[in-house]
Amino acid sequence: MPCCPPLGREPLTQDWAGDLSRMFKALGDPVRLRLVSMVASHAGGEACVCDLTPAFELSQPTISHHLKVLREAGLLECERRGTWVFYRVVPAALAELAAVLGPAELSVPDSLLPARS
Amino acid sequence: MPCCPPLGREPLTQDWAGDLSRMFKALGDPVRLRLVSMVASHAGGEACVCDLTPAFELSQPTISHHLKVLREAGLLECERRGTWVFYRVVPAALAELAAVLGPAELSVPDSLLPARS
DNA sequence: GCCGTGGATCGATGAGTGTCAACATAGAGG
DNA sequence: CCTCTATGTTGACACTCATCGATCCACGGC
Repeated sequence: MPCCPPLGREPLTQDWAGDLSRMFKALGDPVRLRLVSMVASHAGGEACVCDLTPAFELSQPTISHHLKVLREAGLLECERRGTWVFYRVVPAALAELAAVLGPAELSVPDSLLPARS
Repeated sequence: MPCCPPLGREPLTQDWAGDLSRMFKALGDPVRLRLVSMVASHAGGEACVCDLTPAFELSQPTISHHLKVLREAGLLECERRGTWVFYRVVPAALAELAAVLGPAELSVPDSLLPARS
């Protein structure tokens, strides 16, 4: 696994830190964090925008904007099916962040990354 | 473990998300991410500000500001010894974030949270 | 007490961000 | 084609943030 030297093993390089911080910044907003959580915990591992919007007292364009930020950070991916757009989490991205934060001994086994219940 | 329902198990409550997002936001800056990494990987688990500042092409007040943000987010703690101020990571905080991000099956054992080498 | 050094704080400024209303786009169904 | 519904995009505005120079505080040494 050449991708995930855990934080604390050695200082991050500058561009490495840049990539990671873009993902952390995307999670650094309560609305976006709840969006990721709602998508991740939704039945089937995916949720359509119309499932997410009513949970917030925000306009639909604002939710759409937050979803775009998460998408561009690589944390979420979307697929259009008919009229609706379904969002899924990108498990590898979450796992990468978790691996960086977590102690080295607990790095996520690759066998678990793609499989998601 | 009342503190760490992993993201993906159930949607985050609003204030829970607020707390977590404050920590993620603190990591959402390349300078702060590198600061945490440098402190975490420094010999003895702590680093003095004079060890950190020269690694960046930023003024000393700016570094001090970033350290304050990390401190107020609960990710770093500091202690004054003589003339110098030493910073350490708060392992429980990093572990909490890692546990939230990681798949449920891999949640960090509590036995590892407080103990950090 | 008086400096000198390591850090923190203050005030200002330019860049970035969250939010909305208004508009644009994409399928579905007539 | 036309219209309706579900989403994305744009432009604008207020608010936050990263950064700096100047200043202030805490220690240690004289």
